[in-house]
Amino acid sequence: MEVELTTVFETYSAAVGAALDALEAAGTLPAGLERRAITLEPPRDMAHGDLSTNAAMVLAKPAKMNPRAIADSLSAELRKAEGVASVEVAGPGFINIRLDAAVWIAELGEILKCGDDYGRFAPAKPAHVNVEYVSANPTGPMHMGHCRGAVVGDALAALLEYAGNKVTREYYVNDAGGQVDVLARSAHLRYREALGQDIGEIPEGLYPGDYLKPVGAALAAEFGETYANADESDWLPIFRKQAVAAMLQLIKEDLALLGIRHDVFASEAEVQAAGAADAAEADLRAAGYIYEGVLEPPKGELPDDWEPVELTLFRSTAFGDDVDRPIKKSDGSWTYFGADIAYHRQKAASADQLINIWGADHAGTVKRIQAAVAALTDGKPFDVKLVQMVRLFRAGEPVKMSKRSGSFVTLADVVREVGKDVVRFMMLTRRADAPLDFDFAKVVEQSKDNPVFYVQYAHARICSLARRAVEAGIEIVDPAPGDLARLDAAELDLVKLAAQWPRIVEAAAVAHEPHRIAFYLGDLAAAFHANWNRGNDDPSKRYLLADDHGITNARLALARGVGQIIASGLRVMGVTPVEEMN
RNA sequence: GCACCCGUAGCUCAGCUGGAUAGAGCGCUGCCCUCCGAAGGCAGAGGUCAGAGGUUCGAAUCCUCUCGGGUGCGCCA
Repeated sequence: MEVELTTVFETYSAAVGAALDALEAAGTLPAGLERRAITLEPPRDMAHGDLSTNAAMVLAKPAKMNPRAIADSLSAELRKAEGVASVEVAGPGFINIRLDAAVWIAELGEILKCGDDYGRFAPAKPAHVNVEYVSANPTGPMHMGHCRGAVVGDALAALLEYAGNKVTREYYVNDAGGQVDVLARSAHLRYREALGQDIGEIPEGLYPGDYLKPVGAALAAEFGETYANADESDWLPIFRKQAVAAMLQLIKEDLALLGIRHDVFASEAEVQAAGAADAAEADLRAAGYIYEGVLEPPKGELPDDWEPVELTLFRSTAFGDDVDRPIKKSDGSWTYFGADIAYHRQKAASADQLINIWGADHAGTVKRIQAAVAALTDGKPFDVKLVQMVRLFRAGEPVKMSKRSGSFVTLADVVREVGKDVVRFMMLTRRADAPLDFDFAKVVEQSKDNPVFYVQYAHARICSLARRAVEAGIEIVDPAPGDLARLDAAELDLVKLAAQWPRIVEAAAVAHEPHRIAFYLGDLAAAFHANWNRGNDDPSKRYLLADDHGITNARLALARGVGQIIASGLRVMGVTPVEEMN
């Protein structure tokens, strides 16, 4: 795991292990018991103590012993460990450990010493994770439908990096299908318009948006009248390429507004041109997963143009899919799925782990791609995270959107209105697979029920402490040990919560759930605010005490520790920690 | 018809991959404050974790079924 940092949790996990070793050596416990299920966690209820282990209950059955008996001998052993203040057995066999205040004070020192690295994992051999996200079709600017996946993917990438992985941020450009031909035709129309032709209404089925006008103008400037009345086959490939490039540029600019930059833009067309799909098919065929066959008609509403045809099929049912899926169309060209298999095969070749962030509307295709990756990579870790819709509101009223008229809410509009940080934070305030409401009025509200504000405010408040200490003539220095020892129980509770940061990072990274960072920061901010508010009723609890520089510096150190972790968390989320509110 | 996601307080949602008496915000009730340490504070009420079985020391969490809501289904992308 980490190279240098050892957290309280790791120290005492090791202590539990050592205690078990001692019991084994003494013959109290049978040797060689499976210990993997043993955990050491902060109990949900802090009143139970600082740490809690389930070891006695987990070991009771294999050891054929009463859990209370194991707990009693184990707690006797644990009492000997350094820094342990008390050990109690509770409930069915929980062992609750309370640590000396000195342990938590030392942990605060560790937090401050490590800075932004407190919580960062730096394994000797990082795993290489490829995160593919956004991958919006290059046919127009980004709208709010793309926003959440973009933020979740980007935050997950940052989280995985922070958790000690090497991450590639990848965007799959769907530049090979029919929709980019539509784009090319739409661009051709704008091209004729730019040449002065009357194009009238944009026909049904073409992209109506104004964003194609500059593309048309650029094409007109480059090619003049050359393709004005030419056959489509003459200009389509050229216009497609140029229009896609222009749209990708638009998308990159939109992503930049959110602070997102991908490492790799993988082109579907290039993947196909390189013969990757043939190679993937050959692999699958060799493994016996490809056959020629006729599919059953689709269930539910039958398309009127449906007819049975023999196709090249992938046996995804061997991996739990409902039906086998075609990888080639009847004209011999690749289906989207066929091309996607090749793309995933390519990604898998250079990464230890694949993660895709997809819109929930693609849920139906998850099984087949997982089947294909399983067949091609022999079970390489591959997670598809589905991201649910964002519903837009303005002061409680739903924002209406019409795709047909092209009047969808663009990402750029939203970022311009409320700012990058608010958008990013809000997108992470729900689990990805739960729908999310985004209210333009509420997200900029300065109140406790706005999580963005609440967390930023905590950070700003902490930053302002340093400024105001100077104004008050207090010299900020590293607190003396004797002053740190004066921190009271409530203040140490804050240290305990802050000390959970590395655990939160690890759990969120393993689960691929960046929203956990947002919730943790909300908790930490709330705890800090509550601590701060004690100063209202009891001035001696205030952080800045002009007549007691000793405790002031101890409390400032505590505040710095909390502020630093909030800042680390916000940075993982891609949100800039603010130093003052305005 | 089938698949996937979801169902937790009046509302919106967390719940640390199986732990103890299930949490937060809003709303509600009651006190406190009107202090730039501002953009409120404290406390309280409020739950059959949709339902029924199963797995085990232990289930909101895992498995099965039922009910309810959402999304999707193609040689499209």
